[in-house]
Amino acid sequence: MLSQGISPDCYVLPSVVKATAGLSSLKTGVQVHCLAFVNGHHSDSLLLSSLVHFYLKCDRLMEARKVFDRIPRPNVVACSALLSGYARKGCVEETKELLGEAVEMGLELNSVSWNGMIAGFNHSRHFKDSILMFRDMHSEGFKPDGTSISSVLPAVGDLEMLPCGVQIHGCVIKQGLSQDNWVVSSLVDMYGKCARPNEMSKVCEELHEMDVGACNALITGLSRTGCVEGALKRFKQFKRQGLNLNVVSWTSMIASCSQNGKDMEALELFREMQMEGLKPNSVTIPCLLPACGNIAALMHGKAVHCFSLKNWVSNDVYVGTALIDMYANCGRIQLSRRCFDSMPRRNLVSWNALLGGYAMHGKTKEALEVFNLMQKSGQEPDFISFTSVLSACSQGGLTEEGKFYFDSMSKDYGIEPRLEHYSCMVSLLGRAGRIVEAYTMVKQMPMEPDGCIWGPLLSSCRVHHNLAIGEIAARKLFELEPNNPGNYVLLSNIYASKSMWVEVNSVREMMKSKGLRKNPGCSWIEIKNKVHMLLAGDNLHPQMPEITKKLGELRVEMQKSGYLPHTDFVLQDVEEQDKEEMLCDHSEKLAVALGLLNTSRGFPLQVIKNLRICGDCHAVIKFISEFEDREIFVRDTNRFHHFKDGACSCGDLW
DNA sequence: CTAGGGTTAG
Repeated sequence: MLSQGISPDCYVLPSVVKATAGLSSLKTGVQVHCLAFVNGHHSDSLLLSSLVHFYLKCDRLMEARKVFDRIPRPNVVACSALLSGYARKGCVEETKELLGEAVEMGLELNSVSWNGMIAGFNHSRHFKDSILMFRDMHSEGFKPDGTSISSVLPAVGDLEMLPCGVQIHGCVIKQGLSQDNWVVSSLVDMYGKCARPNEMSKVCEELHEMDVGACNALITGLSRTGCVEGALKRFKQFKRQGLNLNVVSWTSMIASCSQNGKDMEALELFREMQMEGLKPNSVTIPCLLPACGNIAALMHGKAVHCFSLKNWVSNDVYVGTALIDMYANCGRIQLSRRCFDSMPRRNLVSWNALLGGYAMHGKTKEALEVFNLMQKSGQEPDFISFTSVLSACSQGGLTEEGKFYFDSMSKDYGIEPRLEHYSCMVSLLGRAGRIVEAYTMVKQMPMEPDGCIWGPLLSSCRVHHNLAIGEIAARKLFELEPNNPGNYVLLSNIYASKSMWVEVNSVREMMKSKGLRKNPGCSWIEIKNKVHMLLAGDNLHPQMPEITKKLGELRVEMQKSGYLPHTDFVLQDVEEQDKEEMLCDHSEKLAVALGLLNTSRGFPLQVIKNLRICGDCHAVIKFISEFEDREIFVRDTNRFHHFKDGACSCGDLW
């Protein structure tokens, strides 16, 4: 149009401005603004109105206001846009002032104006103001419509606000909006956040025809209240009934599974959704990837990575971050790094994912390098970054450096230490054998220590055979988490290592009287795209005879080279010979043996375990890594062990 | 011929 020599008038310009707002391109919009100005359109209301909207879209509140003030006779539309803009930014005072000015100018506000402010305040997390606006709207004589309801409901996010939510539900019924799908979705979401599963179902049942949005909110709500089984049941039921489930439905269900320990189900759902002809998007991928990481399903994870490359979502910052996390959890920290380096954009979470990965792998030097690098790149660390830094120092035995970072955190960064930071410090001091110092720190903490403090203290007492402090820590843990069998096992391990069998027995009696049993050890290993689960003392796996035979052969080889079993990891007071046999059926050994049997020499294995790896298994796997020429990754609840050529990356300290 | 508001997945 311009190259034809036609100068744009005040009719076409608002459309052009709208297009630039859609692009969120500040530069282009400003050019159009200039163009309008030189063409003499200084004071056209509609044009200036569209510019107000444009500047708001680009997050330029001041400019938007300046343009608004040049409108000769501002109308409701422009004013409403500015009002919602102020609310979106959380400018409560400005919103109220402008509201006053609007009345002075004689502007008649309408529902759209109110709804914009209500939604805006929720956007800026000013939930109370959102609800106040909803009330004001009502007292100004406006009846809430469907938009008002779904705009205000996100303000009700917890039990404290539930009474407000119930009142709003009352409005819904009174205004006859019970069949409005958007309203119902928001209501279900609200009851889900307030942990009211019965109310969720009730609202859905009252719908004449179930809506996919309400279904999605229901699935998320059920999983949020810890009921994945229920969510899966409803999901299958809706699918059977022929409800048109969309990407959001499938993604919600996948997220719900991967967040609640149903990792295999999440992978299966991903496959199914594609068979149903639905295309996973850039949200589906980061919902699914944690499932791969949780069970160290590296092949599945790589397949998902390929999928994201093929479908052009791999540049998404959430996808990239989830990939970093997945590879780290699958034992491939170098691949995490490669993903990180190839990301076009990163945020705090991406940096923390890499930092946490290095910490979990005990790569202290790399973790500290990344910590420096992130700051050089202008990314401020947060409390999570410090948790990883301290944990890395603890894993690497950098006691003094750890103390330095701990002090620096509050002094130089203004981040007050939380429980998890103290927890790292207890591990840090404890592993250095400075048990008394660790205990002193616990006693001086400004907050009440919980299980994440006493637990590591007890563990280090177990490693360093400190009976006195171990007993104190154990007593606290028995109060705080009476049903956690691990604590009883640790204390009895300390007694057992000192041959105090009477005490060992009394701890075992305590466990028995509470009906507690030692948590069954459980390991997973992925072989040729199939994930195998092995339990301690497993008899179910079809290859069990071969596994036992393999382990027997290995034991003979080990004894030839002077290996002695670490029998103090066996709880029971039994004969030495039996103890050795008990060590032999630990699940991590079974998983490694299964891997050896089913893959060719030189192929790396990765195993994950639901408890901490035991000292004997650690020694055995070190031997295997050399004897069988295998790299073996074992992830336990605490960290990664990378076995290679007879040594472990943890340096035998964990 | 032109300008304004909402829910459900990370």
